Amino acid sequence: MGEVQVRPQRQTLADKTYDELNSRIMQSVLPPGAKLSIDGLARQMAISQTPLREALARLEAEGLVERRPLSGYSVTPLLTTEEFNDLFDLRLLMEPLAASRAAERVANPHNMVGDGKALRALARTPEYHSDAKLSQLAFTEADAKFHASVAKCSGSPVLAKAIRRLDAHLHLHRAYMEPESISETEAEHLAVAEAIIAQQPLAAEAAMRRHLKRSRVRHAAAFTAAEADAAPNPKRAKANR
Amino acid sequence: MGEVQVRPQRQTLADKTYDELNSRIMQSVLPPGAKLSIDGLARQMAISQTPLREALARLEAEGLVERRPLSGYSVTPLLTTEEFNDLFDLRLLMEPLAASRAAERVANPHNMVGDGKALRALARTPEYHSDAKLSQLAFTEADAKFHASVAKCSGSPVLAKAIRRLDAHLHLHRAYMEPESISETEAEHLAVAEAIIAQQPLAAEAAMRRHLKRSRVRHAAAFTAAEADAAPNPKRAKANR
DNA sequence: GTCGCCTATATCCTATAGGATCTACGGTTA
DNA sequence: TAACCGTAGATCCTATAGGATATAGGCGAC
Repeated sequence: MGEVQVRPQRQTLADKTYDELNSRIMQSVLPPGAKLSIDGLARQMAISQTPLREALARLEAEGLVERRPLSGYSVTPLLTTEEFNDLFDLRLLMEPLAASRAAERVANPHNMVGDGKALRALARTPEYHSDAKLSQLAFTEADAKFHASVAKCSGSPVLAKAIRRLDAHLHLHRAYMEPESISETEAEHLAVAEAIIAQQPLAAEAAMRRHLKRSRVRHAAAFTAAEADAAPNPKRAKANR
Repeated sequence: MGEVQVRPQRQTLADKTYDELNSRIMQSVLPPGAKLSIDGLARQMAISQTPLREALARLEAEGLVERRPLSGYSVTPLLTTEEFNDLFDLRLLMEPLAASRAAERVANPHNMVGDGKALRALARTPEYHSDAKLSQLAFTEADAKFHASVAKCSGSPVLAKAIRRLDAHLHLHRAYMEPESISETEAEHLAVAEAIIAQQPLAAEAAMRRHLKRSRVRHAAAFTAAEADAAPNPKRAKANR
């Protein structure tokens, strides 16, 4: 029984394509607004159009790309200030609840306690790279992973899924955050993790709420700056031929 | 300028297929758990597999169908008791907020006030049919439309989208509700609508919360009954060859 | 009688080709 | 000079065919 059912899950080409595109978007290799040529992408990735279309359809349903019926796909542009605030309102509603539930659940032994302790490790960025750009990527990924893990630890698949959706949208903005805020974020993450591990729902909820509020402020600064940049000088949307 | 940009939006075949499948699932023509044969559906609908795949990929991302990589698609089964409760917890978090915001917004004239008043009409089922089955369908559709409208009136696209996702899942369960609860539901809907039109955020929030709590009880009754039915005698999952 | 293996069929996944549509560019006219 | 229109190119959308895989049923062994 040591062999847990690790069915390789036989990733199909459409799945791999989905992951690849998702990754490229998250890393801003495909920046917001970029045009996605089906024909071009298929050639570039050396696959046919059918699995590519499937991947794009999924990405569209998740809101990461947009589609104009007979005109083509493009990466979803950055959020407006309003949408951004609404998004954080929702996070403030859902994620503290998730943290609270996670803290309740770790008490129960048969809820895979390992997850709870793993949070502590996920709270901080694995390591810094010399290259600032790479370090940035590692941070954004660790950030997303931490929030996703907390959501998963809540024990509610539907809650976890809803949170995951929100965070996917947000991820595009993480790339525009300032590097010095990394350590702050890590400290806040750690506070959340410790509260969960200590089985203190109220503390976990409060810690998460505080983290989100401060995160919102941090994002807002970089956000308005990026918006000011973007308006007069829109990032050239490179087509992928 | 009277001509608002009413671009016919040139529905593609994949779009039409998506709508058709969505409709069939909602009306339980394709019951929960039913196997969806790509090959069979394509023949039945007289289309090719490519647009069908695209539609299925979107439905999967929205959670209405499931996919096992090299085995095929199937309609998402009914929620377990736990998932059901979690879902309502989320609704109780989000929908009262939406109602509150809608009530705030109708005050502002350039927010398309028409929507606010339209809520009153949407609060009740358009009409009863002699056929109980048809009446049931009309009700579930009206119910979903009402909640979606409130969400849209909140003015927050991201909030509306999140609510829409939750309700899509729930819709499968609406079909199993008892007919006599229709009038109760309508009365509660009306209370919400009136509070919003009266521009009373707190009242709207409370009305929505009460509605959801009672709705949860109503669903729970039909739900456990259906679950008991389903367990020993699973609805035959008809393949569409 | 039950379990395990093997073959056959149905289905999924991928690739490619052709018809239909949108976008962009250049020429013409007011 | 600016606006309009027609053509050319690229791109999207759909259909069909072939290779690869999972599932079901039958046979044999224990």
